Amino acid sequence: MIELDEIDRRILLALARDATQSAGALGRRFGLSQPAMWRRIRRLQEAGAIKGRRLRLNAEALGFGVTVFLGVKLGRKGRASLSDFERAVSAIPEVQTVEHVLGLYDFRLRVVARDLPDFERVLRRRIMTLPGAGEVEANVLLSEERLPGPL
Amino acid sequence: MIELDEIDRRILLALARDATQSAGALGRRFGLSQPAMWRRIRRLQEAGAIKGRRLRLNAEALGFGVTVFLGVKLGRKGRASLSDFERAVSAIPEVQTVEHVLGLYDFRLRVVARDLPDFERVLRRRIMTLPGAGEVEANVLLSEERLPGPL
DNA sequence: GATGAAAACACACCGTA
DNA sequence: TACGGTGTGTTTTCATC
Repeated sequence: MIELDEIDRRILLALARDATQSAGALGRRFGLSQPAMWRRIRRLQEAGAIKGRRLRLNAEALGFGVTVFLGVKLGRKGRASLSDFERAVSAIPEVQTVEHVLGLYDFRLRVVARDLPDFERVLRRRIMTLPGAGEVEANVLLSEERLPGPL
Repeated sequence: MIELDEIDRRILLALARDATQSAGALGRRFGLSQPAMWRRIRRLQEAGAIKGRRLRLNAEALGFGVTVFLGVKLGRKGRASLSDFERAVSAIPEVQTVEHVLGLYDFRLRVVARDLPDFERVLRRRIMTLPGAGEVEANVLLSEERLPGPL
């Protein structure tokens, strides 16, 4: 586990919100020089605190107006098929996230589609036919808010 | 809705995976000059295809080893208190994502905690006491895979 | 697509505690 | 040893042609 001081925490929170901020700009905000800030960021990367930098796409603007969360329970107790299911579901283009979870369901999927008819197609022809798929529960996304998190 | 050509799609997919790639490097991969690539990226941003660039933090390395998905159903006449609930839940530091959904639950929350005792504290003292909170269902995250998505 | 100025990055070296 | 500052070459960004 990585030890962080107060400045590290502020850096991570600031960059988690907007990773376009330059080391120089961040340094000015926190009273550090550009190289000092840059070294801190590099140290955090090397320590593994940072997994990567990603573009967040606007799915709606790109024609994917429907996002659905699916809870999937696998059929039989033979959980040798866990990996098979995971591999098969990961190959479906419309699936954005595959979460293996413990609880009422075995997997949680985030699925996008152009519209509801398109989602029905994905559900019936791709998801329901997966090896081992049993019960499926669906929640349609209305709105979403991502927060900075603890730290 | 934004129209994309094949190169735009490849740019977005590449940057969604790793936003550290420079316009020059992407241009070389796709056979475009650095300024041409840079202009495409800017055009995609201005068109709204890109919501932003974010750092992905390694919650586990930062001491948050437990991630739990909660499905929350509001109490019977809780519909007037949707906003109240949303505001209150967004103020809990351990809550990373608040999704307002349609279906069996009203909200889906992504919650992180240092360990299971810590999660129990969050659940009992912060979540269960929220205004309007009714049924709560939990799934503990075992592993997660984020995929590029359709396009 | 090419060129070039401005900005940001990335590193070396030095100072302090 | 650990951290920050200064100085500087390199790379990237971004505007103009």
